[in-house]
Amino acid sequence: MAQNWHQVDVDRNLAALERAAGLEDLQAVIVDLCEAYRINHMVYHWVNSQGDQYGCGTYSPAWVARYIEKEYLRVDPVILGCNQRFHPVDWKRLDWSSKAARLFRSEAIEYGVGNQGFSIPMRGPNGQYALFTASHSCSDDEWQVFKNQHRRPLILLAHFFNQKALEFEPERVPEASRTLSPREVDAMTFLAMGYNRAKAADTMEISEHTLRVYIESARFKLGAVNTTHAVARAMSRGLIVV
Amino acid sequence: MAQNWHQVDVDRNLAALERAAGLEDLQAVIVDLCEAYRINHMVYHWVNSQGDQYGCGTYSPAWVARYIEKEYLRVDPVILGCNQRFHPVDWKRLDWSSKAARLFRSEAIEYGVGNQGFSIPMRGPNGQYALFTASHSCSDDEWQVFKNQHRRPLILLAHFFNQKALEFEPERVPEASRTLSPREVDAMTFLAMGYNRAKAADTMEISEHTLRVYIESARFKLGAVNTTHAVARAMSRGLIVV
DNA sequence: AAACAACTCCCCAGAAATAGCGAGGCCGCT
DNA sequence: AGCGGCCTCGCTATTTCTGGGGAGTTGTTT
Repeated sequence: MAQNWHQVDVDRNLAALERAAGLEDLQAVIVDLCEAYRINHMVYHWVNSQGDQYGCGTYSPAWVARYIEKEYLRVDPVILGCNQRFHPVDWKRLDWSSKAARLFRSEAIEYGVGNQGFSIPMRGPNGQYALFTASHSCSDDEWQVFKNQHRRPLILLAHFFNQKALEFEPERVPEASRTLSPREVDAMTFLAMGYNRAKAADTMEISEHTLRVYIESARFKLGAVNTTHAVARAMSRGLIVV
Repeated sequence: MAQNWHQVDVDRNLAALERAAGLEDLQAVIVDLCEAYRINHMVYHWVNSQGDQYGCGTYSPAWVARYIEKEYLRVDPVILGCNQRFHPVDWKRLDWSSKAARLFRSEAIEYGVGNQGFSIPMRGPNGQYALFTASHSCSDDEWQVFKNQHRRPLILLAHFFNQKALEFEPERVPEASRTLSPREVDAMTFLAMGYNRAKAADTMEISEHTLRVYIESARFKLGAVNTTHAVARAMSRGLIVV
């Protein structure tokens, strides 16, 4: 069977990660981690649905630039595959059947990305989505041993990388808003579920007029200009669970 | 300082968890975990976007029944607080200021829930959301020691519980609606920002008629009955970020 | 006791969203 | 070369929502 991989002091890595105070620190940590784990690449990659992305890692700047320029975000089977999964995934198990995907892969390898890869999706509030990836060039057997040995600490690393990334995001400051009253919460919830006012009022066993008062007052408290806006704000502030 | 908590064989727990083949196994694992960690309660709690919920854990059936019957999902500060967070959270740091929340808390304690708690939010594809919680009755100092000692393995446990739950209940994950097209994402985003159709169309530099087509097609893809519903679903599935 | 927040009900006119029909051009994939 | 997805534009009628008013009860907090 294949080699045994280097033993890694997981606690030390995690402690360094938790001390990090900015993206540069994360970059330093990730370089250290690569050396500690004796693999070619590690990458933390934040993706949002608007197509913005950033992160840190050891891929060559040329590859990163090309990835962004070519909008490989929309092609990369790692991104697309992890989008519908929770569990970490080996690159081999993704769907490489399309022509675009195979082209992407061979190009990635040209730019120094490993032939093996293991990616862990992480998701935060409001649809935040990020990947933590370990990549290396080696045989399938060797890679299998690596995964077995390090899968769990890698999950923890992914978790803490994402935690740090969220901390560093300025716009994620929890904006304090007056809490909604219970009936207002109900009203927002039913509207978010697609009920129209008649049905929501019926469900809440109040008149539609009364319901409107709740919607209006919730809208006012949330600083929203219309019902849809109010529901969106209530959701993104975590005031309702839908 | 407080006692030192029992040493736990993390790898053995995780291995048992990974062998689990059904919800009953998860229940058995969680009972074992409680004993191993010497705490009163552990709970895995899946919260569905429709307000359905299920899970496993050691809370008394009476409390679980009451929780569901009273729809405490919409009151529970743990659920609401974790909704906006990524990192694990101590119950003390949540918002207990509302009257409903304080009532909920005292009732929970009556039903045997611990005065201390530590909850780890987990998120899967399409807005799946679950909590893994450890709860105990003890002093703040003791709980602090427990958290410091076991935080990381608890995160791993949360991860694997959620992984298993997703394996067992694939039909509960909201179906992967075909992803919205870029223009549909734009439309949903502007509506979530409170723009009316005229302003959204203006911002997107298209006619209002065209905008309506996007709204309609997004609504169809999302299985939503109206615009507000569509925006809410797009948000809870992480298709738009506002 | 007074103030305040929450809950309930009511009217009306104008603005906005929805449901139902169209149309054509562009692009990528098979 | 055809299929499907996406982007763009149009019409009409009906339903629903919004933004102004107002008023009374309960309960908690100061």
